[in-house]
Amino acid sequence: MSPEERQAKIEAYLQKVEFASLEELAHHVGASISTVRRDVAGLEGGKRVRRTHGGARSLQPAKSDEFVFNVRDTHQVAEKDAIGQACAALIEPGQNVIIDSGTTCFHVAQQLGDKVAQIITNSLPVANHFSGSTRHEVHLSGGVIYPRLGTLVGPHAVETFARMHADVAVLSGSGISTEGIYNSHALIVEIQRAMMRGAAKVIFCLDHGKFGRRSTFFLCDFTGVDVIVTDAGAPPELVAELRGKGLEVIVAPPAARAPG
Amino acid sequence: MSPEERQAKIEAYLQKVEFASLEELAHHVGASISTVRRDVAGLEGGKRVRRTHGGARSLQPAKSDEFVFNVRDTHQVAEKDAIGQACAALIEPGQNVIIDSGTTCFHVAQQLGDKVAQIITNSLPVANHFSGSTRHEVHLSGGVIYPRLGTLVGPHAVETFARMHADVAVLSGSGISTEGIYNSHALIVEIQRAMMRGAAKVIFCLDHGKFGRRSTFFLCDFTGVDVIVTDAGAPPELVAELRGKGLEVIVAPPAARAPG
DNA sequence: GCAAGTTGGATCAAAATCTACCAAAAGATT
DNA sequence: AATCTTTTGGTAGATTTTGATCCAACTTGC
Repeated sequence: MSPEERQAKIEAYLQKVEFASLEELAHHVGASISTVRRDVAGLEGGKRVRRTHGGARSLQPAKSDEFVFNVRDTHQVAEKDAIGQACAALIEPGQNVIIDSGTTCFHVAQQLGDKVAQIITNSLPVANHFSGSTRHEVHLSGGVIYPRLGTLVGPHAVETFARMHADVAVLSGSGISTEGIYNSHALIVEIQRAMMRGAAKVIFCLDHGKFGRRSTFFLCDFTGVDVIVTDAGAPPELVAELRGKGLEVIVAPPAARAPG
Repeated sequence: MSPEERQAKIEAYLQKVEFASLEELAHHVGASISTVRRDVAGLEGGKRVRRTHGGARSLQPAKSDEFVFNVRDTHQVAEKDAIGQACAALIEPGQNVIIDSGTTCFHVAQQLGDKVAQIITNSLPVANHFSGSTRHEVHLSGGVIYPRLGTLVGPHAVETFARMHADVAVLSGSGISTEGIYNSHALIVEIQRAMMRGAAKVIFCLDHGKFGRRSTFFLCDFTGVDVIVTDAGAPPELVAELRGKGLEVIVAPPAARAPG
């Protein structure tokens, strides 16, 4: 095995396990402690491996149990938190709530606190968020995990929502125009329609970036939609037009601190 | 274990339990009180851990998306990993697998790697473990989250397994005697029975601590059980007796290193 | 306020690890 | 084929880390 190959192997191994002793690494690559020590010393020049006493650690360990959207969901946190607060304010204590998957709805879930006791969702991140709490009853739909998004999809998921009812459904989408609301995943569209049918009140949370955009799949017109929550960046013309259609449109004020 | 690794472990542990005594930490990382004291003193320089009389506490409260069993699942890791490996070895590549909830089954899931492509489970931790992978199709049962365990229970969960079939089911329990296998949660028993009915081959993973113990609820006799996997600490008499009943009992050898 | 028990800090010997060096082995070059 | 360079595995001394112990400070119960 060439030194380069060995070092690559060490680096890959470290990414998996985060920490490893020199002995462990030596055994793993089939070389002596001395050689591995030298390798690790060389690897330390880069920014991915650091030496420690007795071994080495990876500086960028593979987080397998975090969802992608939690990672990339960083640039519009303020807007989404504002939407989350505004939407949570619409929900009466004690109601049971259907929560859609997607980043915006996750922010709503974070703002709900102990207000609601019963939550129905197909979002793994939402489920995880409440899973430690004994004060919430979380009903997770069945289904197949949509890779790297943590959304449950498929016939089981649709069926779950077809059979359950809630006071409120909080949904999101990837686009909204004067004609209706759009989403980019066919599988999710079907689930969302079931969610809407199963809820007495339907709230859509859409940040301003979604306004005026049409995405691949048409989800619904505004017949079954009660409220739309967005942030202050939404284009006023479109907001006005939606209100003209009889919709309640709530524009969340920016930059309010999260409650304690 | 390197100092850095140990400190990382302490910090992670503190984040989960919020507060821990030095003795508890020492036991957790397998070091002496003195060493842990030094570690905590060093960690205090950062902004995430503060020392207290007799222990330390985390300044960053627990992220609720970690499950309790990941916390207390630390003292028998070697045995459970051994069981996990031995059990994973029983599964043919390409089979679809039902995986039960519980710590032992979670270890099996960790050892499966890319061997299986289709996984059916009612365990949120297992689902999370595979959720980032595009090489696995994970079917999560519906149901209500059992607080702080991350297990989906209730009629929806039972129904899911009643309607699905798999080549192998990997289950666990909280006790095993010559009469059969026991579990401590009535709701889970029902789901496990559905799992067993839906699988061509049934494997039970039970660490040695479960042997000779009877728990609250009787799950099943050995009629529908094909294999039992345990670790080297299991009492030989009981193992022999089970084998006498025609069961395949696999005793996982201790202390095998994690595969590459 | 006092005694008993616990905890924190400092110190020290033992163990483990690191650095530096050296000789052997492997590969490249002439 | 012979020689040179590079890499490898091992060894000795220096350094770091560890676990135990002692004593002061603190908490607790009376």
